[in-house]
Amino acid sequence: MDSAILKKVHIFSGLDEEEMEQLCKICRVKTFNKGDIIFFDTEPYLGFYITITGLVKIYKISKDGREHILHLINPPNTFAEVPLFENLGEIHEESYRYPANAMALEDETRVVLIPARQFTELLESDTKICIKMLSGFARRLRHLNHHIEELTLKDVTKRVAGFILTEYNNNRDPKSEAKQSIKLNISKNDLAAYLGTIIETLSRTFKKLQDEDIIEVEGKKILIKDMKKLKEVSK
Amino acid sequence: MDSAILKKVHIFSGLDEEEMEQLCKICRVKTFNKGDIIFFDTEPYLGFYITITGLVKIYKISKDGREHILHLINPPNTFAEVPLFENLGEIHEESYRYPANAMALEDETRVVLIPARQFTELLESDTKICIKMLSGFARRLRHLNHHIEELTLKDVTKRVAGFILTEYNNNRDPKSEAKQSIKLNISKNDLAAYLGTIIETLSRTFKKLQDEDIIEVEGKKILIKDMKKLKEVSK
DNA sequence: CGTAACCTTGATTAAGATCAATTCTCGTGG
DNA sequence: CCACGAGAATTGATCTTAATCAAGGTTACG
Repeated sequence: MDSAILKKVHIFSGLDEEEMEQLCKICRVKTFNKGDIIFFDTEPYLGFYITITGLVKIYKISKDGREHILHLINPPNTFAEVPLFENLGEIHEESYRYPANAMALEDETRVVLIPARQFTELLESDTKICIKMLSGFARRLRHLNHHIEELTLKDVTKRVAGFILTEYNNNRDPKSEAKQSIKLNISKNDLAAYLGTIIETLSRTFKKLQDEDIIEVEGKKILIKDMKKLKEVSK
Repeated sequence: MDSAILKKVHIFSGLDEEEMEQLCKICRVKTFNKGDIIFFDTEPYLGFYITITGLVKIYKISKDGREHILHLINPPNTFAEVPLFENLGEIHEESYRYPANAMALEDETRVVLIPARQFTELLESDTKICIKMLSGFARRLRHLNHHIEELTLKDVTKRVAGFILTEYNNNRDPKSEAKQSIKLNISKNDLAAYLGTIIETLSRTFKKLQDEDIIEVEGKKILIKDMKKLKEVSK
């Protein structure tokens, strides 16, 4: 596979040509379509993944079928690294499972699988990669902390407002520079599952915020009409 | 300070005498009483901590005063390492904040502060510590995943049952070997804040499980009367 | 023993989930 | 180009869980 892609991935950015080539040799590219399962949390652990294109959701399902999305992974980013570092030194690798389910949310979602065993060797020889991984984990931990804080200490309205603001700050819609708007890249069903609610409640919340002239929802586009109020409502 | 204590801490277990001495020189021991604040999430980041004795809660507070506990840290364990690895390479250390609040839950809670700057240097020279930290982060991530799963996909009864089972598996009460029981080391208020509910609801849930002859609650001691049912209820 | 912190119990309320019925949107094939 | 159908989204009515409010009881500890 092409090493140029891997170089864009944060944790590999410090590798030299030699290491890069080595890495390319062991990893495998896979392509998925919208709705395809990348792995279930019941499957034995093979290694971790890097997204190249598309979008991946990491999620859990309750016994009665409700779903909660833990992460939405945009390229180029890694996921499912956690089991790499659990029970280090033990040999019962076969018993490791993926920590959650992963599904492609867009057609042509391309991911790279980095096999656990080979990667661990590389890791031990390179402090730089370790520190980059630590930094990735730190970001992940910060995100989960924030996620829990939102879920436990804020109501649905606050969470929706907070989501819009975060999206706005991260990926300002480039097609409408001047306008304060965001473009949803997931279905409202998935958004609800990410915000810890259901689609009906999400729909009602959007409507409420619209009635209060804070936002305007047109399909997948959300226009922020009153930034100050939106920030106020999210607190 | 005594290096024997630090050796018991997982991430330091691989250090040699020299490194250990170096570490002891830079770190500071602090003792707290029950209810004392170790840090607020508004404070500038100084470094991370290790618990030696006692118990520490890591928590967040909502605008209207509700509290949610993210972690309960038993010795010997680290906490507040996340900011160490964020924005690596940037120099604006003064602007880092702690990710949450930390409070001692017992008298004579002793912790060691490892200053960020000096520790980072040690880290870069030692792959083993890096990997140990990665493993610690992995455990933390797994815990937060599980925590979110519980909070979003299970009702209070399931969460309470799950908590009892986890406690039973981790710290089987040594004073009553034969009996299937656990001893709470936190107040019911704190337990409620950890399980994402309030003390009244927790009290009612305990009563319900008691009425169903699944458990028996005597103050801080919880006796498991029907393990099979308890497991069933937790799912 | 007295007081404060902790816990339990009951009555009421509110947020959001569930159930059910439309409506909207968009891709596909006639 | 239009009609069709399926999936996505909206809306309304109702129900459930757990939070809130309020009062009283228990425990621990000086």
